[in-house]
Amino acid sequence: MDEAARSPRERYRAQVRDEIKAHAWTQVASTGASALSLNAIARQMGISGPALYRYFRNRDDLITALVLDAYHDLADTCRAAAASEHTATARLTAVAAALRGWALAAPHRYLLIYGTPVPGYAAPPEATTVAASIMSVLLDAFTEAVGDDPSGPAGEPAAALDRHLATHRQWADGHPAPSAALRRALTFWTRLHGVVSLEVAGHFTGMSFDPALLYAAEVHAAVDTA
Amino acid sequence: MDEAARSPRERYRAQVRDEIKAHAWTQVASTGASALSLNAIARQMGISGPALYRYFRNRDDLITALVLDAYHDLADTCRAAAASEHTATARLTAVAAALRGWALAAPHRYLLIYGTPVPGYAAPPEATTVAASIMSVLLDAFTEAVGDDPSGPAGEPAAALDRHLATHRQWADGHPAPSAALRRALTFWTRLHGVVSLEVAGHFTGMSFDPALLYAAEVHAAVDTA
DNA sequence: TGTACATCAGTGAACGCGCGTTCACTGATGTAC
DNA sequence: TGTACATCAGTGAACGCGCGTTCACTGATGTAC
Repeated sequence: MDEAARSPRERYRAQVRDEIKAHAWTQVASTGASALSLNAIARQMGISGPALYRYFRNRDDLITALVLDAYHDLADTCRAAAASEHTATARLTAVAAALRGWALAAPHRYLLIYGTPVPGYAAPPEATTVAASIMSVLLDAFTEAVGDDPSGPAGEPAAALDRHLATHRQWADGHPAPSAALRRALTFWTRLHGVVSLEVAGHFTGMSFDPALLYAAEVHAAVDTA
Repeated sequence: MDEAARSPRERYRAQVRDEIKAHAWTQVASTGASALSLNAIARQMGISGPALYRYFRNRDDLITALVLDAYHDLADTCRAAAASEHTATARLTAVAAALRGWALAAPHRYLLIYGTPVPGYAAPPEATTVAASIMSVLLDAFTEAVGDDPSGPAGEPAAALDRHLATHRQWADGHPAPSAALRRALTFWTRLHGVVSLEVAGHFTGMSFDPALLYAAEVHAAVDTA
């Protein structure tokens, strides 16, 4: 999947690893990550349980692989969406659409990384790194958008947040975004997550309205104003 | 807890039920709702496992009790917050503060009702009813707020959402709110949830900024404008 | 007030089940000369 | 090209564990006369 010339054994290993992960995902989708069972995966694959230990050190290791795959896939998706447009606002709209599409395509995958934490499982540091790289896509776009827009933050609470973020920006990982861009990127993220997470967790079902329209309105509001 | 004159046996039953639920909550907090174990609860209480079946028909029944308690408690909290203020905007700000306080006081409790669904568990219809009653607190306030504010929705996507909600308002359960109020109540909810759910799930930890300031800015923006 | 009876909380044994993980092994695949 | 050896994927038995739920029971608590 990543290296070019590999021995047949290495190829085979990678292939089986992928197959295990694929079965793991369907299990996460149906029973949740906290009930992920190595034995059940082995059964589905027609091999014995202990055989899985050739490919993953233990259960947590497998979950980690799923989490990192999800983060990387989302980061790629967001980067590609941003690269497909040429103005800051168009990029943000594209990223927002890509995020919702990605979440709806595999709700459990979105929830695995942004939902209720899996009890007893701690994500590896690399997850945080990739999450930050997703944020940097938003920071790029908002830095550009804020440059075009000289109007300050709307309201005192927003101004207070700007002042706070000016000195609490470690999470931006050295990105030179002005504080207004930090604020708007954070806000953008939490607003999109607000709609997407409720939709994906099924909390809109039975409410009889179209979440796509709510999402569109939120995206428009967040792209255009503070 | 609810009825006045009760036999000693009824009192005792209610007391033990509450004790079981209390232990269940601490277990939900540490291992997640999907790993809730009746036997573990019994062990903690110093009784045998089968004894619990005198108080709850089965595991799902216990989870249902927790879910309903959470919904009712949140609804009470929101209603009380709204009742404590006399203008629409002050009421909304108070409800927002109450919501975050309630969530932070018991993160797992918030996540049980608004987070990733418990696999294999379906909430009872009553849960939907109570959730709707929480929404009606917001609808009351926004109906009043929108009445004061003749400006229409900002932007075409918001206008489109208004038109859609005018004919898709079953979830408002007969509330006479104008569509702009429906839209703003929905938006209010998703924005608060966006910040609160990420905070409560721990996705801000390590990001080194104060979620309270982000929340305050979002609440202010959502109370003041569309 | 005292006795006979009904109610019901809680027990311990048992059911069948699945889990993660280890271990010593077999047999096929790849490597070196 | 053929043989000897090393690697390593996968097996089956075993470990100790915990789960939800049922069942027939005992013994205490409450009720009716």
